[in-house]
Amino acid sequence: MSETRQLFKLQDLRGRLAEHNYKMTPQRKEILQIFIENCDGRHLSAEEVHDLLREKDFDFGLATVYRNVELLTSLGILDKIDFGDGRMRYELSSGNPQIHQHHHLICLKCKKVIEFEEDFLDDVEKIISEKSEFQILNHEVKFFGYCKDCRE
Amino acid sequence: MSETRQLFKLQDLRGRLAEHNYKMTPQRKEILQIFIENCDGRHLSAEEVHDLLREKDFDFGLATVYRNVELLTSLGILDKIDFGDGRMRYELSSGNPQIHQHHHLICLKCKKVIEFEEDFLDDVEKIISEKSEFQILNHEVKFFGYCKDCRE
DNA sequence: TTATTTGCAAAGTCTTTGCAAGCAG
DNA sequence: CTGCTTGCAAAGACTTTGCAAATAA
Repeated sequence: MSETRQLFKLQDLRGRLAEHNYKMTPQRKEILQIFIENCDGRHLSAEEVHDLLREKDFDFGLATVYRNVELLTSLGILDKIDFGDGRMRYELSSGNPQIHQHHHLICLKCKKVIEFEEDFLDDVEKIISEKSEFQILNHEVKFFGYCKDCRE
Repeated sequence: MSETRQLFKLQDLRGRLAEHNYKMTPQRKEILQIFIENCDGRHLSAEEVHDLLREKDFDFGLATVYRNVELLTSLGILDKIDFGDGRMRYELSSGNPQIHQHHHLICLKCKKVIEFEEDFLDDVEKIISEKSEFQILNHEVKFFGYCKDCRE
């Protein structure tokens, strides 16, 4: 079930960009690379990407990072998530938007975000679609509470 | 089922404030009044509350509105919601946090936010709690898609 | 070559904060 | 009275934008 996630690969970037008349640049390559290297449940903000790039001696402008995570999101390569902590975060997209992928468990104490790799909302979506005449394309679910380490 | 929502009343404000050593002020009274008058599925941002107050000739500082919606949220009188449109929104709390109230359907075209007055997530929460050792206190669910008027 | 992209700095938006003056209890 | 509140303006945090210089195709 969690094997349904197939993430975007670096070698496909040039092609995907070309499809939309965008150019391949070192900035775009390295930004995507950061996400590939951090696909283990991390959710990076633009600034965090910028910092991780600097650690690798890539000193791109922060605005460039902002522009390109947005671009990669529009290409479906990244997903943009809002955990309510005042900044947008991004992660490698699970690819198929039909496979709703995972939920996020947000610890109210340590602020950790845990991924839960299953999705049970198909039935719920069906009921809501029928009752409300709303065509659901996607959903975003956050559970708030205390993680294993923070619960009393 | 949707009768489980019992909203906060204006006459209880003074008492609730006093419990926490806060004072009753005209600003607080009128801000809550705005939410009571707009409890029909509206989700107001601080600025919208400020505007609605001005329409009634209450010219309070915007910072005061910000401070007080935050205060009313901390008292459990309002709920703070993030629809990802770049500003926080508030609505009268459904009261009992155990009664998870409702979900939000967000139309990707007209940006309308529709409330869906039922909650099916108890089973999902139970499964997640068991599998992940995460103690869930609350959840926030958004469904994205097209509303009745915007679907083709 | 030439349209895209970058980098920088400036501007924008929402929200918070400092502080003196005002007010509720 | 006395400490909580307000209002204003300034500061903060994150993000976007304008524009000239650089660059991918």
